[in-house]
Amino acid sequence: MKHDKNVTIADVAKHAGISKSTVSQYLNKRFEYMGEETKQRIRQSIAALGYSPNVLARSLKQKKTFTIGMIVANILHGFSTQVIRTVEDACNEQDIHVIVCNTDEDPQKEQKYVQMLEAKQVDGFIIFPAGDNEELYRELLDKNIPLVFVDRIVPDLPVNTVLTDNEKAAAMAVDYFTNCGHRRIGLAVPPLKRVMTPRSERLSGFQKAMESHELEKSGMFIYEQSLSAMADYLSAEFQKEDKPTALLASNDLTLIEVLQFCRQQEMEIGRDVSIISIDDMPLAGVYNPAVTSIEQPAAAIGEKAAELLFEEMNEGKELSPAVHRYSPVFLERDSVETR
Amino acid sequence: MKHDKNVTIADVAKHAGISKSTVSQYLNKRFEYMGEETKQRIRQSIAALGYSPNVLARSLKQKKTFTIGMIVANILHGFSTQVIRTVEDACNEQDIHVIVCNTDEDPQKEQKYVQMLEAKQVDGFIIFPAGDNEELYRELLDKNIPLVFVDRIVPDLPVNTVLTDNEKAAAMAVDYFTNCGHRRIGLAVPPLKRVMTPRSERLSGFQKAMESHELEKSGMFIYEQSLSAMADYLSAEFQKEDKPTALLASNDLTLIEVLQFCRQQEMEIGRDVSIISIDDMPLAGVYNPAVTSIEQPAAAIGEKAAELLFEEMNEGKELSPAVHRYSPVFLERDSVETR
DNA sequence: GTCGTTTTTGAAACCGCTTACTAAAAAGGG
DNA sequence: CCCTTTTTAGTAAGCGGTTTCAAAAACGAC
Repeated sequence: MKHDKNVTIADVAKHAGISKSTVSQYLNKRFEYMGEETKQRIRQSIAALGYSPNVLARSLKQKKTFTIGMIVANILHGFSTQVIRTVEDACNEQDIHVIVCNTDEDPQKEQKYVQMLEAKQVDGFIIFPAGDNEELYRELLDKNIPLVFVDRIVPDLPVNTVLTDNEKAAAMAVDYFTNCGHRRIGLAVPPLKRVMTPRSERLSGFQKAMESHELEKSGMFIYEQSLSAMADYLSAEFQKEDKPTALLASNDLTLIEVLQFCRQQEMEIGRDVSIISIDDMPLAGVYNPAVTSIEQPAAAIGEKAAELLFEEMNEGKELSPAVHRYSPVFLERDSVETR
Repeated sequence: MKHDKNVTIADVAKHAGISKSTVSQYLNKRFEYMGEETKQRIRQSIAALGYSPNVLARSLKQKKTFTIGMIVANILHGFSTQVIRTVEDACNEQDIHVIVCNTDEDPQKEQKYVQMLEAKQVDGFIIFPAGDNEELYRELLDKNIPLVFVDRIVPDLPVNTVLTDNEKAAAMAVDYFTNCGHRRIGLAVPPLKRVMTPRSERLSGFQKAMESHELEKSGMFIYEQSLSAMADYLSAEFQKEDKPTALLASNDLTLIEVLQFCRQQEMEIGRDVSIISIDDMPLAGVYNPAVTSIEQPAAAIGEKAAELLFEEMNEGKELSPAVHRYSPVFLERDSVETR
């Protein structure tokens, strides 16, 4: 009993004894040239038939889908999820839909998704670039498709980009550690294979801050390692005599490994090693001790990204795309001990 | 310089010196009645023009959008996110897109989203029902739109539903606690205003299990409270003489509050109170001590939901919709102490 | 060479809605 | 009262594909 009784605009028109175009005018709120009685009748017919317009047909004609594509490199990061949420909220206010895709850092997947979404005629893209897809991005620009990057900078491409001030985030941590008397500070960071803006900027920010405290020669420890090997690696490194008293986890996923390392070495956080994390995790604030964290301004970033995209969608390409950085927020808690 | 040079199938046809319909046949892989040379030419023209079909137009004609709508009641639960991920993966394999919407438990929002997605002609819905929208769901059924519920049961509606075996989850916790010698056990649970399947089932599962251990009269403590007031409420309750030695957090968000409560009361987990959580959080395994958790089988649930939906989409409505329950997984860690 | 088949291709309608453009009706003015 | 204007409503041509169905071409066999 497939009762596909799809009511169309023609049905409404017939029911109201009026023409399609007039109904269409009504739907698009172009009441100017329309009698009050006509409006009335249309309203009734629509209600009577339970009509709702087919967005597909509208989009086909108008060449606008009121849908944007959002492509995220790594949805496992809480930060990504938060930005997605904010963007979705901003879009909902404008009755715009969001299709979210996760590339797992795979440029191939990214390309596939972009093409799928393009075929679906999305009106714009917000992308956390997986990297190494410059040609793909350039095509989007050539086709004049609105585009905003988030979290990562793609060099030499005139695209609005909005991200955390990562150098500042690292500097905040270093400054706090030194204020608490720490002179030997480590950074745990996942591999910097491709140019991953946040990682490399946090690293450089870390280095610069250490230099400004004149700690870069003997007080700086950089632990660059894959997440799966991080805990063991740290365990090994901390057997050495030459080790830091404070450790900065460069993101949420790294923090998990750092805490794992503390557990397996039975190190007490604070007493044996002080810790700060970039990214605030749900349980960090109630951890034992609560983990001092540097929160990324996900809401500000998401809002700005949406705003920039909407501008491009409404007013055409921005004249001069820029990089927009937002300051992280320092959440002082109990995982750093003065020495 | 809006160079909207949208290549259409007509352009390809012209370029190849052939008719639209033949190109269309080619695109749909109906090669049977098509000369090798024709195929060749089409292939070349497509490449030369960089053509890619407009999915909108196709969908309009075919009345299929290869897109499903996923409506989640509360995206703050890690469980929701995991299910979304699994569903997305399953869909990608079939080149189906997913549009995710978050209702924040608001039936109004849910209705709005369903209607938007319907207007967009999605091929099916996976819904975490916010509740109290029976009429809306019934309309979907009447229109013969494929529909699967996740996480929550809507009574009296012939719809496939897949969720965690929540009673079992609660029972697992109670059994473990009692095995460890606990005779006074509490349950922290958010308010049970509407019928929220997981909450109420976890509560009833808890009660039944307690009964089976003959602990329901004097050993059972139920702390039903909103999340924002939970920590203070527990603090107050634990001042009393009559309090449990073990506490079950009914979900991830509740666990945060429970841990918060432990911190502010400076209670040591294990020694002062044993804890189990339903839902496994990212940091739970490296918490101090690691929190014994009962993980919901999100992957199994997501896969099954997708599978059921695909069946309905391909073969029409299932003959006899059913409720599919999946067993949670007990993760024994260190937050329960024997007494 | 004619005719019957089998392959291959093309014309045209259609999906549901928008949007000029046009025609009709109503109103206004001299 | 007739001719302009102004309102209001209707016609028809797309948007970019799919799909039906008939026509053309190719191929043999007689």
